[in-house]
Amino acid sequence: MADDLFKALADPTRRTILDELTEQSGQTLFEICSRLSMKHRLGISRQAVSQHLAVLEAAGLVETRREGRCKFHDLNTAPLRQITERWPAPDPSGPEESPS
Amino acid sequence: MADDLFKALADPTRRTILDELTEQSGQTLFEICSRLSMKHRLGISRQAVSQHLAVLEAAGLVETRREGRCKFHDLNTAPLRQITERWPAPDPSGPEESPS
DNA sequence: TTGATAGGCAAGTGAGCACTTGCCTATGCT
DNA sequence: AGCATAGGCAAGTGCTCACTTGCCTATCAA
Repeated sequence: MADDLFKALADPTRRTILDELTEQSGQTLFEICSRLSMKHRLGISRQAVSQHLAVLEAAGLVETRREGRCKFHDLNTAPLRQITERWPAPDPSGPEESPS
Repeated sequence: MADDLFKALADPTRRTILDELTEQSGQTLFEICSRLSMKHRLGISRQAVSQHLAVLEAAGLVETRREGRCKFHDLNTAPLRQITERWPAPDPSGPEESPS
């Protein structure tokens, strides 16, 4: 469960894919492929990107919807909440900061 | 830089170490070792834990201070902020939800 | 000084993972 | 029907990484 999330984030290519989906959600596999090679100069095969997307989907970071022969990929940042919830920021009740 | 952070979080043992330091910060290597084996039933060597702590320190998630022959490990959750900042939650201005 | 405690360094091993290659299915156009 | 587009499945390969083993350094107590 949480394991899938952190394993998904562990790969730099997958993080770049998340960046691309942040910039524009709802892209197809081929759109993501061409963006990775054009913008990021990543020489990577279609299968590799497809496998990366599967990992991201297993982690819940990417959701997909099919329309005809196209499959659109949408970003879902909700699972990232677990991280800051699991290791919260320290309680700032000691050194008093003005809450502005 | 960010690579170190995500690689550090990728391992379940390291995440358990962060859990332990969340519960009680400032533990020594041997304290963490015994906690991992007692509470979490992890049969793991001292060296392994030491290497994990080095990875966590490289990621900035753990900070250390020496006193005599003891080395205390403190948790620092600040680097985790990068994650939710890099992929922020979607702007909820589109589908109007009643803010209750 | 001797011994015990707390930790570090370095080489070796095994498993997991990213990536490729090759082939297959399904949808849409003409 | 025939072809092109969009994507999936599966086996193989090479590299990274977690872990172990063995030995070494530094601090503290007797």
